[in-house]
Amino acid sequence: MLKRKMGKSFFADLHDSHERIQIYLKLDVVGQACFELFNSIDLGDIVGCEGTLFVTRMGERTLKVTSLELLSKALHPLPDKHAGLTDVETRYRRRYADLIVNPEVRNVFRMRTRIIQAIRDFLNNEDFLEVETPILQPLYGGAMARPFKTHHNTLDIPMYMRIADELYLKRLIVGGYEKVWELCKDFRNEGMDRLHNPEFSMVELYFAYADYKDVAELFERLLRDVVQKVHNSYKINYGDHEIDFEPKFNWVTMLGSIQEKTGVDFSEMSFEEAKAKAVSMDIGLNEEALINWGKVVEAVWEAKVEPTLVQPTFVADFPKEISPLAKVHRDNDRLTERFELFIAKQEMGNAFSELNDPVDQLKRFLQQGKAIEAGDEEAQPLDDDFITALCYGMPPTGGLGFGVDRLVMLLTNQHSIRDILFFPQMKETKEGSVPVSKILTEIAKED
RNA sequence: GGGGGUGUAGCUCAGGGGUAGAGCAUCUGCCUUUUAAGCAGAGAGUCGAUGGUUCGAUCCCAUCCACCCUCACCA
Repeated sequence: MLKRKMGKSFFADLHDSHERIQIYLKLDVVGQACFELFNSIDLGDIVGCEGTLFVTRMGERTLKVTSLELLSKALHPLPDKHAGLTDVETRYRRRYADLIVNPEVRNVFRMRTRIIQAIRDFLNNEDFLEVETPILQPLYGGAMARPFKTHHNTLDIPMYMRIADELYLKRLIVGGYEKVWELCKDFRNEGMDRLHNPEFSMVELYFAYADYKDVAELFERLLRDVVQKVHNSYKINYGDHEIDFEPKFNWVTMLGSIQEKTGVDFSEMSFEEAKAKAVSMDIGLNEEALINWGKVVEAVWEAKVEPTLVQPTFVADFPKEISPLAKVHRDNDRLTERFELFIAKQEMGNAFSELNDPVDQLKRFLQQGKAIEAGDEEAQPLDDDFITALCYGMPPTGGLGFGVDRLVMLLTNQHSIRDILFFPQMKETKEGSVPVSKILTEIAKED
């Protein structure tokens, strides 16, 4: 509501969630009572009005109001009508005010919904079954992360908010569904920054009788389809980059891409040789973290290759040591059948040919158990029922997980996760009750 | 956790050791086709918090809090 008073008449701009229209209101048309009502209306009030359309002297289509009704009163003054609301803390803490004032923010969240709908439509068309699995779990697993812990009163047991869906969706593959997926809210009790919020959204999908290359083909089609539906184009801008989803995505291997960028071939090196070579490259590595060949390869890759991956690129065949849930590569037992997709230098998804051998899986759980005893708060606890499920026989399966929030950031050109979550987690302010509640308490007393 | 930055009116911001400033918003008056309408006037603040220095602190110093950026750690 932007008012322009002209003596015994008004012009004003009226907005709804999509558009604005100008209204015109004259004293001798609407009468004294209505005129005074309108005179008392503030920016942010919600009104309903009836009238007829005309075109002003300046050529603008305008509603000449014959009757007007105040539907809802805004008690809190709105931010500046021109400068808007730019203080980021207020924008996140009072998203409603941000949304009222900043139409481009409303649009970002509309796009978020469209992106999720496009993902759902695509997977439905591919005959993937959308399922729901427990968010509140007696045991957590499927990722390396610290969980949120809570307690069930009646059962008197600890319960956890899920950190991933993986183990439940795989149980459904064991149960005979061949294509399942879930849009999952996951919860990780860890640091918060530009890319991380304690609660976030992932898509996980599992595809029986498929391997990681089949999954890559599916993922590529999915992204291309979503980008096209949301942007009406295969090209998008992200920061300084133009990303083109139309050409076939690049496919490189981790070792091959390192060799291409540095000329060094790590594939046949021992751990000691690889570490010595990596250290000699002088790329600021933390030597203490280089505890095995896989870690060395990963560190070199992150330093030399990852920052160069702007256009969509699958990076495949990760070292075994850094891929505990992936199947060993059919041609090379130092590697796994795993890829991550990189776009605009950011990881956009992670997939592998899933480990489906219960004995191997049990061994890996037991290793994790030792890590827990050693104080690793992110190691995974042994899930006996999951092992039991694998004993019933899980077909060869390709699995994929990708962060919905990261994808939304990419497709909306936003650079903080807080800009694509309506209500991002913020620290509690120490102030206690807000001043507004004090003022309203006084008003209530007067009544 | 390390480094850098920010915090002053409802909003956007300036200022500066001696009674706190602007624009917009709000309120009052004038104006019946305006477009960031105009003109005249008014009200509005714990200057993020707590200590210290000082005759005097919003300003200087210390500590703390919140937010942003960045690095580290972590998916």
